[in-house]
Amino acid sequence: MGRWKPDSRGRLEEAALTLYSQRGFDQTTAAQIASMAGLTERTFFRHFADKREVLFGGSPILRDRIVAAVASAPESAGPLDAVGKGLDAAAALLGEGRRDLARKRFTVIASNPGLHERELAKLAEYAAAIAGVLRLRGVGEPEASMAADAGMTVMRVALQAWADDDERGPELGAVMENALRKLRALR
Amino acid sequence: MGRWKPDSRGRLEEAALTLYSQRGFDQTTAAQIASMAGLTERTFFRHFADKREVLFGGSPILRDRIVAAVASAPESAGPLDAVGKGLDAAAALLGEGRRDLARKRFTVIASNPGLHERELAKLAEYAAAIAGVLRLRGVGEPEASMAADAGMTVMRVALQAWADDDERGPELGAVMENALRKLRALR
DNA sequence: AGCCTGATGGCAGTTACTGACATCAGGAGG
DNA sequence: CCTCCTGATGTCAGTAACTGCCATCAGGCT
Repeated sequence: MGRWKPDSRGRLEEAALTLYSQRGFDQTTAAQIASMAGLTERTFFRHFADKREVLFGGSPILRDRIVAAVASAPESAGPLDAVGKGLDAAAALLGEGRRDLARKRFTVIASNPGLHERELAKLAEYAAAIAGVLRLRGVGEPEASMAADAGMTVMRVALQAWADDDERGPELGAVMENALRKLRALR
Repeated sequence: MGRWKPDSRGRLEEAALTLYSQRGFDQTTAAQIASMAGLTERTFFRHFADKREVLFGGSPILRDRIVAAVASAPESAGPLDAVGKGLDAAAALLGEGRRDLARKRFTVIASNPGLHERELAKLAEYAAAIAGVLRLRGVGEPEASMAADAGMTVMRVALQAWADDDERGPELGAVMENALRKLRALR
């Protein structure tokens, strides 16, 4: 066994979600989270830039998966088609986890404006990355940014509907495809 | 003359933009801003919930104008047409101000992730308000949210292009109309 | 055996914010 | 003219989010 208990980062994430759910975000201090994870406040801030970031630890992975999927779409695919591939990948990754956990996380995020802000920033980061890939595929501006942004809107809307929905509701991928179809039909 | 110099709020906004530009957001304390405006730190936080908010004082006005314009679009107009009306109103209001001031503000916001985050939150707030109006017009979900979000994307992209552009470049309204046309053409 | 590395702890300092209470010019009513 | 009240401001103390700096020390490398 190593010098320390393994996966400090994961323990911090778990403790944070628990405490944010129980006592609320504002009523939870970084020191409390660290303590529950068997660490100190200082170590918390080595793993996460701030109190909010601890809820978004998986963000780079999701971004990379989406970007890879968009990049691997067939040449012939239009911008929205390519973005659709990215949404498939996102649905596959996010759909793996338990829906009740996603719901718990959403509840916490929705209950605090600062956390909501951070989520928007993450979506914007994804969108910027997607737009970059689209440009590499020959899509110009502002089309690339708009297609990417539209895709993240679809993801957000679908994710919300999916989490709100019953445990036996439609799969995340289906929800996203449906939303994307409606976006295209907009006049 | 009143007991205090008038327009504390405006003085705080002006001082903040000046200091954020000169020394940077992180290197500016709320006390410094207040002091430059002839006030105290405590009064700063009575006028603005936090250090970022001072750059977004005009936000409710813009939101209300956009919402009013969307609401007053003809019954026959589709969601994106109605959103287009809102963009016209936004362009009219934002185009009034001096382009160099807008550029200064954008520069500050772009230089700090936290400020960027707040701007995204404001756009999301506008979008939520627009979606509400669209639903009143009989647009369902998720169409209302997606149309509203798309409109805010267009506004953001156009505003950026307009601010980046030369002083004698196209008017803001024209830039937005152009961007909206391109969004509709997306496939 | 000696050295290096990387994750952690300890500690002091700054500053963003908050709550409670004090102040006091000017307006409203007498 | 006097009095009371209101609302914007000031003062002060307190919490907690971060940050920089230095210390520690098991395990791996040479």
